[in-house]
Amino acid sequence: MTNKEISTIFYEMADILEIKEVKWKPQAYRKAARAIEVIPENLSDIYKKGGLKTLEEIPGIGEGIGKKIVEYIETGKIKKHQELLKSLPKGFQKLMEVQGLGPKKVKILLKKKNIKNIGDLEKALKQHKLIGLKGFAEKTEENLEKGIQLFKSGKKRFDYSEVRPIAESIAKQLKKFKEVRKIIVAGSFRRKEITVGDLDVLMTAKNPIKVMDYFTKMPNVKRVLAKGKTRSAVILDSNLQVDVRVVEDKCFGAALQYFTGNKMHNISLRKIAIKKGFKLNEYGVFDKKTNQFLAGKTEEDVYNALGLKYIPPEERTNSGEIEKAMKK
DNA sequence: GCCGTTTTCGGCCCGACTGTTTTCAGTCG
Repeated sequence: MTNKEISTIFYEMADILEIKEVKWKPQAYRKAARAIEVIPENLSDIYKKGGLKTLEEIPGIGEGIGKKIVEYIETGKIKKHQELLKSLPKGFQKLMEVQGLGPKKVKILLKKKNIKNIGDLEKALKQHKLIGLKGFAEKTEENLEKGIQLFKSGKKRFDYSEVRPIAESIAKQLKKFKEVRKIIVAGSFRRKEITVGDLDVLMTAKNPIKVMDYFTKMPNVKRVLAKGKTRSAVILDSNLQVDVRVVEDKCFGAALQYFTGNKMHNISLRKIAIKKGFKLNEYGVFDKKTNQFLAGKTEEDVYNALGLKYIPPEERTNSGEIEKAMKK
């Protein structure tokens, strides 16, 4: 029994619940799944040592999910999970993994066109059967076709050692462009995770629009997913996704903090900010009432404004580092 | 379903981009 098995089940349950438009539970299951993923200890060992109560000490795991973990440890399955799986056609929630499809669109596909899996979707796309559905037009068709291709080529995570040369080469290419001032690759790469899902590149630049033009036209770009004034995303020939953001100098620290994550770490920080009467986003720490800018130029500024010591990127996983950084 | 140094009820992070629509819902990170 591995933690990975259980987190996969909870992710799956979250997807199905989302399609069923159940409120809040999807977030809860996802939060639990993410928490389980980053725990180094095996859940069944934790359970054997301390029982259900110890499982419930893990942030994001309460009575309901705790009991389901116990059920899996003892029986090898979770009844609620199997019920949810049965309530939808087999392979249906896989559709959510196609880029551009979320719970709403996937539901429309099933209801209006009886599309139950990726194969059905491919067929319908070839025959242009989706045009006319609410939210589906020509461009959507095009994007879904690309999304399926991408899905088939396998959206795997890359080993850190594998992406490192790619990340360095991208940073080098962008640095050569004179508009770019500061550049750093954030995300799971900066946290030096064992595997990296995509690259988050953060920059400050004189003319963001020009930088976006330059970035989306780099020679190893296979596909442009999005291109805006401050954010863009592409897929490289290697199938690695790269997101870039351009921010102002005074926000660089806040943005760097925000895009270095991880997600749970950031949510915890934002909650601390709220408690102090602040608001934290990628642009800085602000006074909630007056909206006055309080910090954001450097990461140290951001952590200090929240009453925390600086936390190195590798430790930002929401596994006790925040408590440790709280100043007495 | 989880959680609490204002809460055991009633909130639940937040902003950018796209495509479709005629002002916004859905998706993503």
